[in-house]
Amino acid sequence: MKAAGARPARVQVTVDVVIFTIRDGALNLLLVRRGIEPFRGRWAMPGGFILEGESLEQAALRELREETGVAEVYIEQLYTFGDPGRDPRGRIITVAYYALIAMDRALVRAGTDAAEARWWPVAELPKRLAFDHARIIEHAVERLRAKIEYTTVGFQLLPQEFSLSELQDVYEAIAGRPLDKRNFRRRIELLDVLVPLERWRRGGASRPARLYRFRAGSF
Amino acid sequence: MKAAGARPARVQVTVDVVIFTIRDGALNLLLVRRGIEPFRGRWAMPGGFILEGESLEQAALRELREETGVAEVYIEQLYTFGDPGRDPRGRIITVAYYALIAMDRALVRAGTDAAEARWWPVAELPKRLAFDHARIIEHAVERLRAKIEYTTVGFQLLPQEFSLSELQDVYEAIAGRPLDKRNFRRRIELLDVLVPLERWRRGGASRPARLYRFRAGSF
DNA sequence: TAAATAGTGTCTCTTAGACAATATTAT
DNA sequence: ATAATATTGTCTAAGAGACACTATTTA
Repeated sequence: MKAAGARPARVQVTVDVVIFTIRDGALNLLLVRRGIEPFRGRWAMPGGFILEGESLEQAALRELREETGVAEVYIEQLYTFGDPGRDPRGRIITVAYYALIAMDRALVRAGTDAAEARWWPVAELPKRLAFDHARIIEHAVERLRAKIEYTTVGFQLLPQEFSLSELQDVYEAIAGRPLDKRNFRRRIELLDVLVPLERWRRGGASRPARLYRFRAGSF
Repeated sequence: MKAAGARPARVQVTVDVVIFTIRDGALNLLLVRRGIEPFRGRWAMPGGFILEGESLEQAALRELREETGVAEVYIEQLYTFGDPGRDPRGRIITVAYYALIAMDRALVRAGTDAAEARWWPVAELPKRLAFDHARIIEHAVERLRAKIEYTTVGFQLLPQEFSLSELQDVYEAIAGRPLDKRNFRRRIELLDVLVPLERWRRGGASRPARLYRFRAGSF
């Protein structure tokens, strides 16, 4: 490792985005396979250099849009990683964001550079990710688990209309454990953010579930 | 404002540190008066460019040490501010940290460049700070207020030995409201992090207070 | 003994967890 | 009628706020 010098470091800044969704009842995130060095062939989070005149969040939203086609999403700055040596190309600092999208809104497209892009259940991520992305993802999952307990971010993972059972599935996927149905419904009730609809989800041979929508400031 | 270009932005990265302490029963933070442009004469948080081979946290610790002479402190990354236009010198992104130190450990020295440095009660900050530092400080105070509720960060603002009344003073200074003495002591008791000492604080003409020290992982 | 601060316990309300039976639909 | 999922309430334990008196020291 290089010793600390007395001159300002010449740095570049990227943003990387942990894009979460719920798929098949499990928490998933989007990774792209790198088509170029370094870490060619490894899976990495969507991200890239910030452009002229672009705010950090705008850059994160741009990366997210390029990979999923989704524009209006919940996004939040996570942490900034800047250890020397985290990127073999030089001193590159990355501002990490995480975003939550409903599966039905995400149109994942094979990324630019003919690189693959796919969803991965967080419990089954590839062994070796590019850069320090494994650590960043750990932070993101931890943060999401913490925030779902005392905020309403969880609702961002659902389509506009959803049943209470679907909502519970999301919470269970993130908590990683089953929740008691009656306690869960009481808790949601107390949040006072659901609007009952005169619509029902009718699936197999069972009682249909009432649908709700999320009511909040603007989103 | 400049339109977003298609090329990576040429950026520089600084760290800025909100250094908190308790002085005269009030939450204070350290500001330095800028000796050079831009914002010459305005008050600003200690900070500066990161150096070669230095991690972000190392840079923050260095700035803190340069301003207060304190080395071992509680420090935590706060948020990264990178809007274009936040610094008139160009595209400068700052990674903000906040630190907590006990007043008895801080030896604030007149900063380099013959610039002034002094503590300010957060309720009486100068009207116009340099850059977007007012906003950064708002974030820091908010974060500290939130974290003191569910962590033990508050203990970092006290000397090694302290009485329960002194501890309560710290909590009240941060919460900004008086706390019930019995409820407060029960709450601290439940944390199970205080070691009672066979020493007493004897002040004026009143009953001496038992001293305690903070017991935790390493610090 | 007066002034000043330290130290201490109970009641109540709210919150969160554990826990099971009935309701409604399609087949 | 059966299978499948939705919907609903109570008891209990723990945590948090409101609240007032006694103890110990110095001047």
